[in-house]
Amino acid sequence: MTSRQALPAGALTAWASYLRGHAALSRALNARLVAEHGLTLNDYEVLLLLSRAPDGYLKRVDLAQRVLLTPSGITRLLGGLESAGYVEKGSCPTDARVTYAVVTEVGLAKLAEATETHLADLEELFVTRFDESELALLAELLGRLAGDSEGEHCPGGARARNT
Amino acid sequence: MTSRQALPAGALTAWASYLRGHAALSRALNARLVAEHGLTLNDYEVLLLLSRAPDGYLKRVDLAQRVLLTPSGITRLLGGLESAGYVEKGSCPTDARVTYAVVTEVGLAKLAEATETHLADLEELFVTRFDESELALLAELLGRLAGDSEGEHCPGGARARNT
DNA sequence: AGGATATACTTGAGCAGGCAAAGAATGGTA
DNA sequence: TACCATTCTTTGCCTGCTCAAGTATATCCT
Repeated sequence: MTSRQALPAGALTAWASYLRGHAALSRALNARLVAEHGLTLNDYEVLLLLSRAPDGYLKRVDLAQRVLLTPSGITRLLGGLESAGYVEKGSCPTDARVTYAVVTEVGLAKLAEATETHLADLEELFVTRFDESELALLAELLGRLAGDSEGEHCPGGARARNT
Repeated sequence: MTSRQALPAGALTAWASYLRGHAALSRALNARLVAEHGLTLNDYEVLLLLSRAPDGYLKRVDLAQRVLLTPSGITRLLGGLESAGYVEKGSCPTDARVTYAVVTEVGLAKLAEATETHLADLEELFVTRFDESELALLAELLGRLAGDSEGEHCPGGARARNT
């Protein structure tokens, strides 16, 4: 790191307008997602994460870390997804403390359905302002602010708990 | 569900990490601001905006637009700042519908106090993670998300309403 | 073994902010 | 002048989340 200098002069202002821009963007995206599919941006994000996880399950703690919610936040969010039938609870045979979140078929279908319009929204609202390389760059830089972590997998697999 | 069209393959992921990055960043900043000064990031933003406005007052509507809150959001936010003594209501002699938000001396002092640590936080969070060129890049890209709007000023000035 | 400590998750209370509807003032327009 | 549409703001109700506690389970240390 070169000169241990203060932030550039307009930093406060730049940050402020960034904040505004972001608020507008994510609010719009969220609103559309809710209106068209009844999913929150975070709901969507969680579904996406689960769909990509091996075997479609993730520890609730890890999930929380990945979407940057507190444990209680995840509990409530998953509560919603569960009662909608998009995810189920799974238990780990080797550690009774952990509860997994497992995507259901219905959940995957919902995700696919939502993805279609969400990608379009994303393109319209966000991507029009940046080209591909800028987008990648932005993602990389901002991604650096949120530490990435791997989720551990349960040796015995997650067993869906049939209520 | 991969290739729909247009959007680059990793766009969804990129957007996701952008989201996370932003969440991490603003959450951290907000937490510090609250812990050290009892101000929300939005509180701070509003105070900053007011401090920069000519004569330190702004229509509530304009304020809402600038920080991207809904009118009701602004009402409640200002409610908090008012009861803390940082802003006052002002009425416009030519239009009885509008209420201005006016920073008080106390509010300005508070802003100055908060700015000190806020800038430091901003610096710490950015500078420790990015080198100078990345920082410049980031500022440029983020700045592009902004849309600026002007606020109108009251011809007669804002009269503070003394309760 | 048996307690201390740590980890995984849930629950209750509370807060910020959104949406929709209501209240209050203004500016046409006839 | 009376009326209607618009604009500015507030209020009620609701959601999404956080924080602080509380409950299990697991692990470590003597």
